[in-house]
Amino acid sequence: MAARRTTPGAEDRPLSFIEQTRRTQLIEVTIRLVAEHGYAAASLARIAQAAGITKGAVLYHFASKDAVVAAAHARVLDALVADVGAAVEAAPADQAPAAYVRRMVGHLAERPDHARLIVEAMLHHGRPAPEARWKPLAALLQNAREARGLDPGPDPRTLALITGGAIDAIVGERLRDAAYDAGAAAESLIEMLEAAAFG
Amino acid sequence: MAARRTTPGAEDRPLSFIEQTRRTQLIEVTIRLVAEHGYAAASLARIAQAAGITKGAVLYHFASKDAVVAAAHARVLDALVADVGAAVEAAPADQAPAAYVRRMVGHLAERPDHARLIVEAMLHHGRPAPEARWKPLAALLQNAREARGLDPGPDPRTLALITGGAIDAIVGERLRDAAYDAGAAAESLIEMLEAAAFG
DNA sequence: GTATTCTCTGACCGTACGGTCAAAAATCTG
DNA sequence: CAGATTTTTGACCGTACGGTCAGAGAATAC
Repeated sequence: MAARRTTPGAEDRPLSFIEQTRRTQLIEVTIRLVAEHGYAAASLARIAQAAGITKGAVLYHFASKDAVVAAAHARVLDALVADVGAAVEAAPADQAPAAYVRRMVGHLAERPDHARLIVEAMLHHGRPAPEARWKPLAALLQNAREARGLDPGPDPRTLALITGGAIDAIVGERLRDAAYDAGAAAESLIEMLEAAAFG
Repeated sequence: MAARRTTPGAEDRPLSFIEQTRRTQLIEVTIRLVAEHGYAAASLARIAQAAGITKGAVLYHFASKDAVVAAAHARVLDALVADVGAAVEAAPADQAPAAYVRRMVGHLAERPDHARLIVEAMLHHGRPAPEARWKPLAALLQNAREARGLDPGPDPRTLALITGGAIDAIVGERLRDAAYDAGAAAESLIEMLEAAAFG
């Protein structure tokens, strides 16, 4: 009977080797498609073709086309938070915001495909819940301020928001001009941020 | 014979009253549709339905569906550059960057529909040529620096880029939380920018 | 070697899309 | 009023989409 896996994590049985392989392949192919030709190019037929199989086979491994792109999205996001999270935790509290900005820009500049997919996903999946993306950084700023024993200062939400947008812009520019020095830009941003936060 | 107008500006004859009216209506309807339900909702059928006419009628006034959304896009952009442009020209050179940021945020915060359409358009039309959006602001920063008689300082491109991204983020937040004080955020951003530029 | 389970194909379905066109309706002109 | 012109309809075309399904082929178990 065998059950196209409706939910990937819901262990009835561990996934077979082939299943693992196909899933990974389809996710990678989808990331590439979205990165190179935009979200609209991630159609069932194109994903299948790019993977060298038929639509039916894709839907055998994933419950729907949306599930495929959701999986791709998840993989990219997981990599981001893992990388940035590690960098932040490795830094002393008063350096955490700087570490956050640095790694965020670094991670995305090193992975153009991921960056493009995230940008694409923002608006499409992002419609209902664009999420409070500023919250983690705002918390880091709060902590850093306390670690330095400073007065409240300007609204952390606004500071985090501004910084987040600036990161996007830097990464975006790097995407369309590979010669742009995103690292240097990140350092400029960090300077501005620290001046404003711990001025 | 009468000629569905392929190009709007190419005067063979000035547009009739009805033509004017319909064009305006279709553009407004399209802005609303994109703003409320995303770029994908701006299909020929939906635009026609929202305007109370048929697809054929829409294509009588515009050469294609893309022409309709392009026109909507153009209208929104024109309003933006006119408004911001006026504000910038009214300001002394050393205040121009601040005026730019202030009016940009103000304009978009006052027109959520326009803001949403611009955001949507960024990625879809934006695919081939996302344009050097930072250039105007970078020029203003250069001028302001000269007006104050200062040393070169940090890269204007990066400064403008960062500021542009920050503006997007502020406007975006305002979009999803109408209670967010975008004006105050703009002032914070201006402070940061001026500190970095004329430190 | 047979039976069972997993993987995949290819034909098919319904829907929505952008766009075309002849002819009807509305409007303008004399 | 009639005649020409502008505007609109509604049927239609081809394409691509996401998704379903019976059954063919492979792999695995016994």
